[in-house]
Amino acid sequence: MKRIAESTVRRLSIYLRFLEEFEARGLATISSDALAARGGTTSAQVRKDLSFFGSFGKRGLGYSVPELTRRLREILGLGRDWRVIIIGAGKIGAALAQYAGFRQRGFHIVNVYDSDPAKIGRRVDGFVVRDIARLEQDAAGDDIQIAVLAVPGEAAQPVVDRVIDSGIRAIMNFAPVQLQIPEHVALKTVNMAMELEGLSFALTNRD
Amino acid sequence: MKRIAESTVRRLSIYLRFLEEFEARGLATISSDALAARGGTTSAQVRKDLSFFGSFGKRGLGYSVPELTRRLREILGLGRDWRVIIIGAGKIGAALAQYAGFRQRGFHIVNVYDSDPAKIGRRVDGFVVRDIARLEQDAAGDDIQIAVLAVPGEAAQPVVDRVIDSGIRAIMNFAPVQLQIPEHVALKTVNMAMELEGLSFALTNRD
DNA sequence: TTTACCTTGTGAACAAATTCACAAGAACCC
DNA sequence: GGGTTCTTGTGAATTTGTTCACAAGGTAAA
Repeated sequence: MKRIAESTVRRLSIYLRFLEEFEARGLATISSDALAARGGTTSAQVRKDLSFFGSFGKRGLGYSVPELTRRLREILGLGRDWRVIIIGAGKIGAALAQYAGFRQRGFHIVNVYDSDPAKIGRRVDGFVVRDIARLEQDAAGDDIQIAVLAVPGEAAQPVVDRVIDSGIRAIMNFAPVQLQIPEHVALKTVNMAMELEGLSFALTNRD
Repeated sequence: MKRIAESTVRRLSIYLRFLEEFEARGLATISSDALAARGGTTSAQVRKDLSFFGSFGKRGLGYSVPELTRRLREILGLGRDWRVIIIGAGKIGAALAQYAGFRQRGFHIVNVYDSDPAKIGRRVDGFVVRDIARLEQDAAGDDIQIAVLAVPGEAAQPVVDRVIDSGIRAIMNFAPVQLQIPEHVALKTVNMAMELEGLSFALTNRD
């Protein structure tokens, strides 16, 4: 398949959210224009994004809400469950562990890990925090697809190396560092300080 | 000033992090090539990014670490303190309130708000949670530049409207919704479920 | 001072992403 | 059935972002 731009994938996620809203309201069809308006983009962009994966609409009518919803779920790989571990049982790790938005979309948290003996064995939102030393042996049997990193910056690279060694191929990183990974591994980094710097830049450099 | 791409601003943040590391190690100069290697980009990209703001290097030698650090801080608007409020005292809001990375870079959390009577008045990491009803009157006197939204999706749009009405021009949004804002307001949305969907897509659609 | 060697800064070439614009279908009405 | 209206799907045009490639400027050493 032709390489799909990251920006396209992001927009597909946005479209899917709206579609689910429309579906809940019982609407049968929606036009690219209506989808675009809600997503802050243009109708041509919506149609182009979808065209990478097929043609799902009816000319003159628009898209069937249930069908497009189903197709987008499929495209985004949401037609199945994903097994996720969280590494780091600090405040951020704990917030993620209890975040309902994950399970709703098929991301099931299986375990929470930490290296701090004071945290290991304690409960964090229903999960007993496990010793990170067990990562490799657990991962082998648990069939984990995604690891969420919520550890301090200096711990992140060693941990991510172990995560990758243990066969996990997708990582969501909340540590404020640039991780080095082989190219067959998918990585998304969320760096909150960096986002704030983007705002600071915008506030500072506007006309 | 010519419009600067968001991708450029992100990279400037990354460069700044490395520069601070180099500065701490006492290095005097650094080449665009060395900066690029750490940031996962190319030397031409580094030089192009910097060229939008001036020419800070010396041919044959590279960039002075302290000087480039200083200039990048200035460009990113980090030469001053920013006053920030957090709206939403749930798990995510609490995690953000205690996150040291913010204060380190001059982002000072002034207040934490919530609408839940059970939370108002209680302490969250040293902050007494205030009633969101007070937002407007507080904001007037407190000189707040940035609001961080950590509220449930359905509450986000009404809250952001009030935030903007009260004169705040930069918003960092953790609610999993697409916010509608006027164009003079800067907005960064961090949607963790959407990031996970990006990983799900990558795992599903690879060769 | 000359030579050898680096590394920047930047137009020009290229690549990627977005927008335009319109033919082709589909529904609906008379 | 013909005309009207709507909206998709998609090449082509445009815009935006990245990479190339090299002249210009600077250091260092002899």
